[in-house]
Amino acid sequence: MGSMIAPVKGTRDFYPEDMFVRSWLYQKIREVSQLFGYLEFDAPFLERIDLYAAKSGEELVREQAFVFQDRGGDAITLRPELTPSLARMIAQRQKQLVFPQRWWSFGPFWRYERPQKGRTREFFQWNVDLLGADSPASDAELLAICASFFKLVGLQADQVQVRVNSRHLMDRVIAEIGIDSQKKQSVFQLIDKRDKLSMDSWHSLAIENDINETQFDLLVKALADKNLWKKSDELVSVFDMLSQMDLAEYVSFDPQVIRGLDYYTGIVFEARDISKDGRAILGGGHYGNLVSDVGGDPLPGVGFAMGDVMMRLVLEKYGCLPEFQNTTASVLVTVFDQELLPKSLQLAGQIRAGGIKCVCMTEVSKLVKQFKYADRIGVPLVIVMGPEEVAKDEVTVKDLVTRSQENVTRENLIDYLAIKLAQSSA
RNA sequence: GUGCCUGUAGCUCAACGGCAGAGCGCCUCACUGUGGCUGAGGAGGCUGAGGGUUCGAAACCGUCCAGGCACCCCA
Repeated sequence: MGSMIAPVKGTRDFYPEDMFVRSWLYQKIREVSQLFGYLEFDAPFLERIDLYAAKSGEELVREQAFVFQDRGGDAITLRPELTPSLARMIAQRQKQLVFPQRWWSFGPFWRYERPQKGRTREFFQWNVDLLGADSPASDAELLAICASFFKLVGLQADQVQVRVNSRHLMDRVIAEIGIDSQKKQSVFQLIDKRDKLSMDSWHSLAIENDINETQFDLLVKALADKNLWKKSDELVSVFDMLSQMDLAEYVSFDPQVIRGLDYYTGIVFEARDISKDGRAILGGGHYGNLVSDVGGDPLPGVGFAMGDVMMRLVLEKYGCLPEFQNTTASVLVTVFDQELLPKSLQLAGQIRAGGIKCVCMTEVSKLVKQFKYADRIGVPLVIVMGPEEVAKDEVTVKDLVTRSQENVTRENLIDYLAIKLAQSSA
């Protein structure tokens, strides 16, 4: 045990029960994405570091991306996010694509960060983007996708909420308060930190950032204003459209939502556990210009990304995860003795040919052990074929759930099993 | 990068500086053609590693390793 090589920090082993959850999540994601007419795509997991350096947070990329030199000496990184790759892919075909395009993706990403609750170094992310669209209706569509996803996996509006704000609105608020637009970034960061600090230390931080007392008071007042969104035409229509789609209960206004990304220009949003337990489940927003950095013509859009780590924690907390089955088989064929092993294998083959998932014992042991094994892995039906059955060209089928068993002729077996299984799954 | 917490049986955890234990799980048997339940037995540990203090260390001290949590950041 001591000599076992430890897994890479921040990675996860997906045991069958974990893989089951991952696959289930992927399936739900696909379902919702396709329900809204989106197309699945993917980008390389490896990219040149330059692709990310072109964007705002260069330092962060250098510090928080997995970077290495390939044999040719190029700086390669495991992708820390999808958007730059998406931008390149769109830019390459910008002249031939019909816009708006609706794309989604689910895959692995890597960030060299200190792991903690809801954050690992290797994680999966669902990305959804509506490209070439610039209207409140397109913003509302992405929010509707989030809400529909929550609904589909069984999360309720009193458990998770998508909190929405508008960068335009906040720009205006800051201007009205009389804060220089050059200080916009630092004020945004300040707003972002409101929840983590006490009012006193937040006040001190504000003063440090050259906000005067009058401005501070006005800022506090603005952030406390539940009706602030009414001053934003885009938010008003976004909320109205969500009501039309009957999904408004999942979405609410929150002036404190800012998001770190510089390229967001319109609405920004994030979803989290209503009790603010843990970090954001997903985050996204409207961008005015996705592709010009990588050589395309300006193209607006709206998108979001959801990480699997936080999502799973929330699903677990609210009991939304499906129950894991320790086997995929519906039937287990026992092996009476060494002599009958070939006949058992043949029987299992026939059952599979009939389209029924079946495991045949490969180790010969006492029936007690074989039944116990069947019970442990959760197979509902067990077949015994000993000398008595062989003589009559029958098998014994035992239902482990009802504890009853019946003798069935080989000829009728597939039909019998199919009916049995249809009954128990109903 | 900074700070705090935790490493004991397969798992979850006990043990005042004085014989390392429990529950669950596992194996065997009761049950030589039938699982769960019950009962009776049994296996399983260099207490994360390597040092120091001590008559004596799982416990105390410092080092390393691993994990967790928070800060930072969050593309």
